[in-house]
Amino acid sequence: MLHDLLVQNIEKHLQFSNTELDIICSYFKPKVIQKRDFLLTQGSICKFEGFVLEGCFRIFTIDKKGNESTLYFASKDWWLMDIDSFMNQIPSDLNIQALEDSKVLLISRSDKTVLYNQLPTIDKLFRIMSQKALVAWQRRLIRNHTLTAKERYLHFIETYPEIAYKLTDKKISSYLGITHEFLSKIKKLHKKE
Amino acid sequence: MLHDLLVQNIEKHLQFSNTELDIICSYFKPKVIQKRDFLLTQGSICKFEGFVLEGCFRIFTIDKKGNESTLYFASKDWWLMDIDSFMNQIPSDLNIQALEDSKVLLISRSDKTVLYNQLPTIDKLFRIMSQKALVAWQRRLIRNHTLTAKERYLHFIETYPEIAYKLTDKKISSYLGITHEFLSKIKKLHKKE
DNA sequence: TTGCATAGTTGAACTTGTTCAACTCTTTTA
DNA sequence: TAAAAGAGTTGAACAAGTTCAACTATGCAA
Repeated sequence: MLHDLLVQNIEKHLQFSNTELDIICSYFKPKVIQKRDFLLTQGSICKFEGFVLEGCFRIFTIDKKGNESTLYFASKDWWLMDIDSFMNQIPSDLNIQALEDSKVLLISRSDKTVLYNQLPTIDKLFRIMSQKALVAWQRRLIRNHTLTAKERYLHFIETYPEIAYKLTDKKISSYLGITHEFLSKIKKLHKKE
Repeated sequence: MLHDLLVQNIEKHLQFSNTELDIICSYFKPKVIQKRDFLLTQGSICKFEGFVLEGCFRIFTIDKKGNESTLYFASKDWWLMDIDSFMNQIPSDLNIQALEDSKVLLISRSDKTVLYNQLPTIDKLFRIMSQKALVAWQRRLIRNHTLTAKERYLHFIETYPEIAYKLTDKKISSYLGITHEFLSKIKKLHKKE
């Protein structure tokens, strides 16, 4: 019940027996996060990997000049973590903040190690998931290099309408890598056409 | 002998027995590529995954306006492929071109499938390699959003001096996401300081 | 060795995107 | 429910980066 969405998500990538799914799910503990609360803050070490059951999160960094840059958004059925901090156990550059009241399933780093040892096929699952994520990052870099800010904006709202409608323009602009003032001007000019 | 560098590279990520290493290596076939020749061209489907033994490659795309955008460079001890085209068996957006006479080890898609079945721990190897690659992409996106063109240039030549010295400024600029004229101006102003 | 293609430089005009400040509108909190 | 904080808009001045064109330098092939 609680783990239904997780099971569905996993089975999109790889088939498991019910026994295996039960083992996997047993390590993922539910956690409720209130709007505006943080699951991870810049400077601390990421000790979990998470899967979103309800709500929406923003994963972002604040640079020396104080500008926010959003890496990605994670709503229902998305995974979230700082993989850099989680893998290398170094202080994170990222903040993970709930944009609304949310519910996640978390697996701790130590439990993930146990799971890898207990169920070797889990490597295949995360191998496939990581490779799909690599494809997404590669495509995003190409878009960042070849599209204008306006094209990137239109691509974003067309590709992720269910996420975009929840977001303020300030947050969308920080994902696109532009200022919110400029996004406002893009939208104004776009309407006139 | 031929596979020594590959073995060393693999063992940086995960330990294998000699028997296992022999199996893995048996699927990687050497191929010599001459300067300026292509290992993959835009529009064709990527049927291999490669590891560079000698030389240097550029992985880039050409957009509708005719502008080149470089995803990355791969010299000795680097992996190279279009993971998007390889995984999804769709026409590639990328070109992989030798910048000098080069030598690679290639594993075909079908052999990789055989290898995954024959040696399940190979999933763990590629899981780890993919996760490290994800870390690199994540860091690059943050740099692209938070650093100026000049800062990105300095970061690149400091981080990859052995690659950078082989490259023309035109190729470096297409990696940084700026025009080669602008890179020329950046370098001029930088020298004066 | 000449000639041709490619790489790099520079300047001027231009476009894209930023900064700052002022203002309006909406949402949150006391 | 008032006030404060945050989100969005707009304009003007500015900075970052592009485009185009002309030129120089370098490497490569006949």
